[in-house]
Amino acid sequence: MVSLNLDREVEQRLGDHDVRYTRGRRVVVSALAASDGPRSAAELHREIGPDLPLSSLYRSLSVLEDAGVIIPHHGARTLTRYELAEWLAGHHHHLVCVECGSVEDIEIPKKHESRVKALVQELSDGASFTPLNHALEIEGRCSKCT
Amino acid sequence: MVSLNLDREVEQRLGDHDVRYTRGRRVVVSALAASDGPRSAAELHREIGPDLPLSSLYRSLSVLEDAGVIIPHHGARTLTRYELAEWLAGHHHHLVCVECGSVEDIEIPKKHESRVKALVQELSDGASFTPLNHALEIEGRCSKCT
DNA sequence: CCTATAATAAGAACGATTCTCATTATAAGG
DNA sequence: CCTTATAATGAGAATCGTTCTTATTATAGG
Repeated sequence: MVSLNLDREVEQRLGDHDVRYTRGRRVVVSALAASDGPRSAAELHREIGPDLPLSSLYRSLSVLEDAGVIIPHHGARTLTRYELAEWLAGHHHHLVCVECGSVEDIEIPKKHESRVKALVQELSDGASFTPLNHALEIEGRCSKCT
Repeated sequence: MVSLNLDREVEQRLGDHDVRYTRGRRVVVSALAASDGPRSAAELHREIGPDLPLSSLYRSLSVLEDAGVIIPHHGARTLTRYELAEWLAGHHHHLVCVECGSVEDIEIPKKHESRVKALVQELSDGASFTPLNHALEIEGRCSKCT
């Protein structure tokens, strides 16, 4: 579901942020709009070609993110965080603070969990996908950052 | 929910993988068990102290991950992937392939979505968390990698 | 047109992670 | 107990994604 007036809306939004909707930025937006999932800078660079240098591409991504046109999947991931596997820690979900980046585990009531599980199975079946695990990732502001 | 016999179970699992449960590995497992959410190498190093050098800590993480004792939150990728913000692309969830790392967007039926939304609100309330967004992240094997 | 300002792009810098390799610890057999 | 083969450690180099710096180029508005 991508708006038909995508360029119009993005241009509007960028205007509100006092930045121009230049060729490099257009090409990044259009590449992302054509994707069926999130894309990294390297992947976009491969798709777009060498006309848009990597350093410019990164710059465009950063401008577009600041303007709220694009978002980093799973937050800006310049580091990897580990946790005990679920067979040790139990099944749980996450509250991710967009402000400070902290992540807190939460468990959910069994009755809800079984609904979620069924939903996961249904969605996976529809996409020929073999689910191994799932988690509800809730992004927002934690109690400290409110 | 961390098993009371954590060390016992981890030792068993590492044994099955022909690796020893050494001091460095123990201290990493115990730090993660004491955490209320995922932790980065740097965070663990800060908590554990300088007795376990960073390079050893990274090594421990990698061994523990191979043995299935710990898992990287959101997969191991140290790269950031972007997508159009939801006000442009619509609300959706993700199928993440643990094999090739690809991520595919999926939308879910409205009736399910409203249930999920209610659940998100309920969980957030219970944790003094202000939810801004949420997504069900389903990890597994995509049709290509099955 | 001019000019002030924004955007671009090449390359340096940076930070997280991985690799290399010499040293140290350990288990298992004599 | 020793010895020895193997695993683990740790210091530092190397790598890789990303960000920063800065000189150059493009553009909107006067």
